[in-house]
Amino acid sequence: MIEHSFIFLDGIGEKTERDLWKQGILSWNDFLSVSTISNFGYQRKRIYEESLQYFSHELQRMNEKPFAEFIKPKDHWRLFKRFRKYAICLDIETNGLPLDAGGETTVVGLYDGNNVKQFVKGRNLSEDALFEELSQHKLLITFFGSSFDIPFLKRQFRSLPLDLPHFDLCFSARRVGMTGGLKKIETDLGLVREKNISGLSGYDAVLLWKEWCHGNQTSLNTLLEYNRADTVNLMDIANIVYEMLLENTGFQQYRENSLS
DNA sequence: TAACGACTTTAAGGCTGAAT
DNA sequence: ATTCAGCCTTAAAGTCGTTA
Repeated sequence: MIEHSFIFLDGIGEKTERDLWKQGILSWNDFLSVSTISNFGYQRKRIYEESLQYFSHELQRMNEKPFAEFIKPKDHWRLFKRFRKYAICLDIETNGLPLDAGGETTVVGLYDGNNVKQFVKGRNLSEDALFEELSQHKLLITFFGSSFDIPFLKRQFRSLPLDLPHFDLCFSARRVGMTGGLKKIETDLGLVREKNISGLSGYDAVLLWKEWCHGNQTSLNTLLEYNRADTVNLMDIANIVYEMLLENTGFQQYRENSLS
């Protein structure tokens, strides 16, 4: 979808983008190959052309940085399809305390669409290990991560490359009419959890960690299973929410018109 | 070049979910 | 029940292009 988007250009909002599609200008290439566009002056079109050439070049290189910098967070979902190969679902568990009161990350779960990797405090969780994993990816997928997971990790591990484009499913889902927390949305979408972890919440994750610290071996296993389910389900939800957001733009109906 | 209309941008306030 | 950050909504202000 990103190469069909104009909404990140200064002075172009939802209406104007839709208007471009309506005129048959469905992609950056279309924009660059016509000489004039109604309602756009010469100067204005030239400025946009320069911008689109730049983004087009960076997209070919799969450089995610300019997109993270110049596209508003609420539009980052448009990068999902192009960057899916490099996407990483992330979910953390903590000991429940605020950072400045001794709060710490206990588990970090990462899922790239094929494999889950989990990092556990006191075992394999370290800034270096996270850095190594994150630096291989170009799009973050979280649920409410922009308010919780990402700021938390950033403050605890200063060097992590977390300034990636970020598809936050909490706000995206809300925009397509799905409200509530992750567990509620999973249920609404018919995604089912294993019996032993169904009904667990983020607070339970805190308690499980405490139990493990006091010597209960199975608590850690349960916590890891819980974290795994949270992390993996993000990808399913991302796929569904992406399609719904795409539908909402109206883009597809203009594409169909131009084909027929 | 002044006024108008359509749209975008900005700023403030409200809302939500995740955490204790 | 309370706290927090960030997104969304709303309304006001600003911009661009058109028209006379």
